[in-house]
Amino acid sequence: MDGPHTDKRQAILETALGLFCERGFHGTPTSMITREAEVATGTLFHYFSTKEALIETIYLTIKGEMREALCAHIEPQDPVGEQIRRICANYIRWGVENARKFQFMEQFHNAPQISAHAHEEGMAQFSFVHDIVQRGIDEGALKPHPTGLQFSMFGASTGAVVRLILSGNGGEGIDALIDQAIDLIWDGIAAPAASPTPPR
Amino acid sequence: MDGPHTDKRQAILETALGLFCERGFHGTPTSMITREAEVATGTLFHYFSTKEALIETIYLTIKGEMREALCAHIEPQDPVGEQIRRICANYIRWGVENARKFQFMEQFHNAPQISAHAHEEGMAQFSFVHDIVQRGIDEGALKPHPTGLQFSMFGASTGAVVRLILSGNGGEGIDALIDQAIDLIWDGIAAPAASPTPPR
DNA sequence: CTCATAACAGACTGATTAGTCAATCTAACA
DNA sequence: TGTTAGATTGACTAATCAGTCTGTTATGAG
Repeated sequence: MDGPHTDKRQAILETALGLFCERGFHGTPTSMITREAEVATGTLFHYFSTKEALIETIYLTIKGEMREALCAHIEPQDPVGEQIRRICANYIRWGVENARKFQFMEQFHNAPQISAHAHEEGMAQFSFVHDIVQRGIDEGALKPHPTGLQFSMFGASTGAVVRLILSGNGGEGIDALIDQAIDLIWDGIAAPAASPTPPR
Repeated sequence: MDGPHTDKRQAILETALGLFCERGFHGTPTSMITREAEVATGTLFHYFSTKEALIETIYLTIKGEMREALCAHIEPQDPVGEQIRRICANYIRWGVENARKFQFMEQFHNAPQISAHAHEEGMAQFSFVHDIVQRGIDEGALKPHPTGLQFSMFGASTGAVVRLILSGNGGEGIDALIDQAIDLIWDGIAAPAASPTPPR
């Protein structure tokens, strides 16, 4: 899989990711990417037909990695509550440990031109979370509010925690903060009957 | 307050807001703004020294309007829970009724170049919400988690609801959805002792 | 070694950009 | 009426951009 060329291609991808995060898509000319990656202009366009194709490649790669990270230690037979709490923790940890990639995704989501087709696709990728939330509602573990609402708030809250930690305003204990955040999110969506903070 | 020139200036501001939402900051050349607003190139730069100054003006204006909307019907002597629930409702309604302005703000937040100084300033503007949350924690109405965490999640969840409604995936009853969303948010941050959904 | 194919280079181009500037218009006031 | 200050104009510019083109090097098969 590692062809002889891969290092230049990889250098472009990684340099671009960094610059996009620092300066935004449009604030980063291709010339800047090639200069920093120490490759020629032509090399970039040899691997990626357009600048947009480069952005999309980065997006798809990260999306895959993210999905992978989210699924870690999730067993279908586990109770819904545990699965959701684990997905939540996985996402926060991934975001904190992959700050640049997290920021790239945030930027991508809010880019008006791009988001149209990609937003749909991105949502579809994470439909398994949607399904788990749905199951939680069916089983009575979650409040009987619309799935879409719960899913949205779950995602937004989790992202907010990552941003808080990355901005450095989260105090010292990151692990403790993550636990507290999961409790807040869980108490919001969990059915009152269920224990507010079930045993881990 | 309405000088003789105000209409051209206003036309630029409004046209720019629309285009920025549809196409992004960098996807919108100043030439496009002036063409659509039916003013000359020079006129734009007569009122706004740079494109960035134009963006910043729009940002500051919207931020003020938003703050105004958030404060509606808030009385300092009301219990914290009611204040928070009301701010929440105010924000969601403002976002839904001012979709373009809401989208502009979202875009602004995620723009790497700009956000640096403005993000700080924006946060400071909404410190009164921060204070209410702090008071809620002190009075025992909210969970004793860090103020920053609760504030962040409060804001993120609220934004998520607006996005959900604007995307049209929220089902039919917007008012019902808002009420449900407020319950979810409140149950997340409220202290378990307090009634999960206090009387309105 | 020969040849083909893909990797790589970087000067170059046409289009586009933010921003300038000298000229003209408008309105208020003396 | 003449003067002045601000509003308005749009052709213009210098810089910059994504992407091209022509050529050179590396690799690997026969």
